[in-house]
Amino acid sequence: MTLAPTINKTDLIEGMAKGMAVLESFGTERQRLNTTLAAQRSGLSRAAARRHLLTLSHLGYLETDGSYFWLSPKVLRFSGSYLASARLPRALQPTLNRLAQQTRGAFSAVVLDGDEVVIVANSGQGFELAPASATRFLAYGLHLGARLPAHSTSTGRVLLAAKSKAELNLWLKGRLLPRLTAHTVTGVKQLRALLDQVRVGDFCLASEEHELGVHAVAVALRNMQGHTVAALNVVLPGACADPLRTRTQWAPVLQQAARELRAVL
Amino acid sequence: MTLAPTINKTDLIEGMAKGMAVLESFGTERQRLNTTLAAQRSGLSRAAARRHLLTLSHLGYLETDGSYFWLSPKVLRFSGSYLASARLPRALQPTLNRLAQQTRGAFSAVVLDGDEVVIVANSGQGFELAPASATRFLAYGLHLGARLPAHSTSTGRVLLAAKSKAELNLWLKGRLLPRLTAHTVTGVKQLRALLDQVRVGDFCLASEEHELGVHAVAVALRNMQGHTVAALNVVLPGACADPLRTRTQWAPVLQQAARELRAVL
DNA sequence: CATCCAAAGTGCGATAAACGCACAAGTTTG
DNA sequence: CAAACTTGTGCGTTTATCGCACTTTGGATG
Repeated sequence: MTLAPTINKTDLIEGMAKGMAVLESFGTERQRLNTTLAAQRSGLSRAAARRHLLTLSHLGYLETDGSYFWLSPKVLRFSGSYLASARLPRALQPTLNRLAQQTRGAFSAVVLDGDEVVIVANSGQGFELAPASATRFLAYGLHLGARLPAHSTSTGRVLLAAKSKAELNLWLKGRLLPRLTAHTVTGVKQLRALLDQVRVGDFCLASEEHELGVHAVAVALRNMQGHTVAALNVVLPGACADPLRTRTQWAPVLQQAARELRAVL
Repeated sequence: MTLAPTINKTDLIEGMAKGMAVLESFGTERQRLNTTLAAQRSGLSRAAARRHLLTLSHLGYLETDGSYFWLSPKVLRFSGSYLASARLPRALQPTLNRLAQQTRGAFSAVVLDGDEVVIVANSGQGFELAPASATRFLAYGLHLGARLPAHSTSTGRVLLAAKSKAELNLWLKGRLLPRLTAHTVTGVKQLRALLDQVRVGDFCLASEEHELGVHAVAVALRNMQGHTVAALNVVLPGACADPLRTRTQWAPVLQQAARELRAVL
């Protein structure tokens, strides 16, 4: 439906794909690239990579000092357009803000994209935290557009649990579930069991599976047709995360928000 | 320095530029495009535009129902990478959060990009406003990556005022200063006078020049070398904006924040 | 229900663009 | 001071992209 259904290879423009590969080679980890590095990351020859880099900086998407290149704020244009046009973030934002104000928690909404979940909306970082910890919170990298592996996050599992058996098999096929902390569930069987549990309780708790000291609780966001379109979660620093309190306090808050959001999704 | 200095046209890849033009044709105003529309917006032939659109959806940047195309959340990858890597937003975020908490105002940090300012960081939408108005605030479109015309915004003027005379002339050259509200300053002479005023007071107030009912106060963010790298502002709904209170209350808050940020910029 | 019109998909040859090689020039390292 | 490496560039070859012209689809209209 939302994916390109018929893909005649005569209709695919390779030049574009290469350009985007170059742009994507500026990932989260590596911020500044020179010609050689960009070439190996994008799989192009050094000469080709160089021409692409020059073109991108000429277009204003990259900045350069002559030998290194890095992303310019102009790339925010795309997220700006997305945020302005997509119904989803616009519909969610007011609720996220309200939740943050009322409960002083830190909320995010995410969608699934391949292996990962993408943060499409964030509550203003409200918190039970002092500003100092707020900084630390940001250090988790939970900004807009951040991507986290689906299998090890509360939201990812909620979204996976919403898939049909066939879709889930397809998703799992040949996928590695990397161990990120000592608590990460990496077995397919274990993951399936967890997803069953999610379907029963209609929420998911992930404790330090993605990052030590970070706990999260998530619920599915469904529209009036019952289709899951996103996931909503709250992130808790280690200290605040008592399993019982989670179940009794945070899950209901999230579920209530999800109920209220149904009509606008 | 940060712009491509020597641009041999043999080194520019036109295919890329076209692809980006297609991606950019999904602007803030028009969210869903079919082949024909995208063609005229990007200046390509219908056939070429179609191939680019198909390629982009195949790469996951666009979604489609077969006849219309729209941006997918995957485009957030770029802003995600920018936010994760760029020093500027990471350095500013903690201060923005603290300001929002302490003063209950709504703060943004922006940089100049061509005609426009781009929002690179936002305070959690804190406000003196009730949640209902918070929604309205968002309706102003002040999300991350949003772009506003420089000449009619407080932040834009602060950044323009930081330019040297020569740079400013270059910027003004052949530029239109569109009237956005009845209060917009559209004359070059008037604008120059305003910028002089900004240089004297080291802050800028823009009242309903960009949008009716919206007032904003901005200051420059300079680094240790005295170079202006961004602007910081607070946005006030019409009701809260009393010129005197602005000068006595908000300008000092912003200036104090700017002083504290100097060391990290 | 038939007709018509506009917008969308497609095959193909011509053309122009990108590729990568190979060499020159510059830079860091031991 | 030389070796190893990285970077910039010109050019012939390759091949990918363009846009035309045609077909097809889908939806409105009488």
